[in-house]
Amino acid sequence: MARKKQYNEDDVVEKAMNLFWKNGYEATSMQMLEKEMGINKFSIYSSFGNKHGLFLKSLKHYKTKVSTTLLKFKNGTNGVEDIKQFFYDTISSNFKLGNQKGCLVTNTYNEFSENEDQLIKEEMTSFMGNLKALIIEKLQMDPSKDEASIMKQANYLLLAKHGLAAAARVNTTEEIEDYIEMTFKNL
Amino acid sequence: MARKKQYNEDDVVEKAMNLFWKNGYEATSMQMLEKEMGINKFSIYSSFGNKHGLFLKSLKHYKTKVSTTLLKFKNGTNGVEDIKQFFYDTISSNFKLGNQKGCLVTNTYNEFSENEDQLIKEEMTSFMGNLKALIIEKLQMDPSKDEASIMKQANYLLLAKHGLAAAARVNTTEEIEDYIEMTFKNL
DNA sequence: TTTTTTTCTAAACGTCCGTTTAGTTACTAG
DNA sequence: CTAGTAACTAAACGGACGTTTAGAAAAAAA
Repeated sequence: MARKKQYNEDDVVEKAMNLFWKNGYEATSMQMLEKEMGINKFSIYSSFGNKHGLFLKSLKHYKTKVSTTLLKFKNGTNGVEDIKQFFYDTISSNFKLGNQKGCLVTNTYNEFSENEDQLIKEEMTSFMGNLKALIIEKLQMDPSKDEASIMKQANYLLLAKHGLAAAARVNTTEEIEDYIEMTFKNL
Repeated sequence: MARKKQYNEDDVVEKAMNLFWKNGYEATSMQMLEKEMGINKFSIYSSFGNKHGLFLKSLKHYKTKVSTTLLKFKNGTNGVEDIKQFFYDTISSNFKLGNQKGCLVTNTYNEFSENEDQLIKEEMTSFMGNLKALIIEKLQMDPSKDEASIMKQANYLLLAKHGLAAAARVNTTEEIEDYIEMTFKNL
């Protein structure tokens, strides 16, 4: 054997994720990543292959990062109330990190929706799909809702996440709360 | 005098706008613009200064492009119903052009929200500001609404436009209609 | 201590970006 | 018809991008 790595891969992915999260994929350069991650380009390439691979890892890391919030959501038994709480939790975890930057997956979705990158799209689509499934599950807890209106409401809530991501980037906490309350008023 | 321009500036701005609209600012290169606009780089630079200037012109051109829809909205006398109709009109004008790409200003807003470009931000902010003013005006037509709830609803609707822009990019016409109906269900 | 193996540093790679420039073409005015 | 001027073409610019490579440093095994 020989020399050991002087960095932990999870640690540097976390830092890369934060940079991607703040600036998006294209606007984040290898030079910026080098500085933020505290390691050399060579190390980045030997660990993650290329910039694309690093971004994919960052997206996956984001998923584990929000898995706590997602698990709490999944285990909820209060139907619509759980979805609303999930919206609040999403925002609060955003703000805890000190930066206003919305949901990384939603942001990525916006940046890559006209792009043809299949790996990234799969990653986003699966995330959004899981979220939609959970939302539907919670909506179904209300026996007064029929299947057709559940689908409409799930679609509505999934798109409402885009408004939430935009709000997280520029609006005040109070405005964001108002937005969430308004969104769930109709359900 | 000497040779005349072989192109009309408004015509080529229209083409540039469509490309920016489809791909966003950064993902649209001068090479792509050259091809799409059908004129040489030199001509682009002599007419618009630089890429940034061309984008600014494209944004302004977009405003005049949607001015008909905006004027109809402005002249409406049916309150909330006018706002809803404006959402429908926005979508239908998007689809008329054959491409699903949402609202250019909203897309630009997403792309530049972490950016520090003042000219672009002014252009977007004024557009959004005008829109918010119009929304408030329509909401105030309903005498049963108090000022506090009007502000909340205006905020909600402005953010709902982000969901609409996202929907326009990937959802079906039916899903978009469902989203609009859900959004206006209790206003 | 010496050898081996891997990580690290730093410089260079080719490519594409937005932008500029030199030289040609074509139209207008006299 | 000619001279002058503006619009055109195409090639090149410097710089930044993502990526690769050659060589130095360092840690484990002998």
